[in-house]
Amino acid sequence: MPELPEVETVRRTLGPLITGRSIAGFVLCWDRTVARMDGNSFLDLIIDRTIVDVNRRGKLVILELSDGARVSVHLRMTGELFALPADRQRVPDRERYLRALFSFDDGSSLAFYDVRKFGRICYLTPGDYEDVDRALGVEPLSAAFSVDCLHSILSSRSRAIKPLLLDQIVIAGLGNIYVDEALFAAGIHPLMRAHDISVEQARLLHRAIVEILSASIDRRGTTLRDYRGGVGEPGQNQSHLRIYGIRPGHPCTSCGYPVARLVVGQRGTVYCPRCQLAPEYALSITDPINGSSS
DNA sequence: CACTGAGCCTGCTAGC
DNA sequence: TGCTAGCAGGCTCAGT
Repeated sequence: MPELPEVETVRRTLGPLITGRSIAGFVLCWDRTVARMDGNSFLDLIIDRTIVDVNRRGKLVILELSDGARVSVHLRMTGELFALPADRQRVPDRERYLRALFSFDDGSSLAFYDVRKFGRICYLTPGDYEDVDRALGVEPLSAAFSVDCLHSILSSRSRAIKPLLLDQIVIAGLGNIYVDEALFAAGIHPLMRAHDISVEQARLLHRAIVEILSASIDRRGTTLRDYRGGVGEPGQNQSHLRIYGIRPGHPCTSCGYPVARLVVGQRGTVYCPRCQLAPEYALSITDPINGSSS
């Protein structure tokens, strides 16, 4: 499922391919894919506008239009955005999942595929975008996301750490995979109360979040099943996951102890009962990139 | 504020 | 081998 590194990879891939293109057409294949309006109304608002930039906010891909409006695309679980050159108008094995298609003045196009139809495309006026931006928390790869910032977020809340990290209004862009990975790397139990996390643990967690997200972006994201990065190629981070995807009872990649599974905030959660115990028993952080202890 | 559960969806898979 | 029920999950909304 696309989280921050996957969406960032899509952004980086699409940017050079669609920036400067003028929108000449739009076809909506599944009505609910465009939020709040029908396909024709959406087309009227975007036709003849030029895409002047491709940005990201949390898990949203943001297409910046020449008139100051924006189009946001949320991939949710299975959404994919493919930039298609003029001579290649379809992705054959995905055609049945085509939900929307932007076509450009030079004959190229941008296809939105989505198996489960959870993904949403949204037209945003500048005022709408302010609302969207306000509903999203700090960007974890921005300068604003410091150890102090994270610690102050944690110290003021009593919720369990995992649902807190998944809450987009608190930190934008983390999803189930990277939260499990970051908590594992920091040696923090997913049910630990946020305000019980020490400054030192916050430091470990901060480092884990930043390094794990950055390393995954370097590998063009994690492809478990559906995700593809903007022109159809899979990511490479999946072989570097250290806890997510391990079956309960199978050995922890760090200590060999059988990993456990919980449901936290309605999401499957894998953790190591030995590495992610109470603070005084937690192992030191293992470097998520090099695998060496620090 | 925190939490729980339903609903949105379809492909995959475990179990029969 | 073939069928089916249940699972997977990001996000929103309603209710406690």
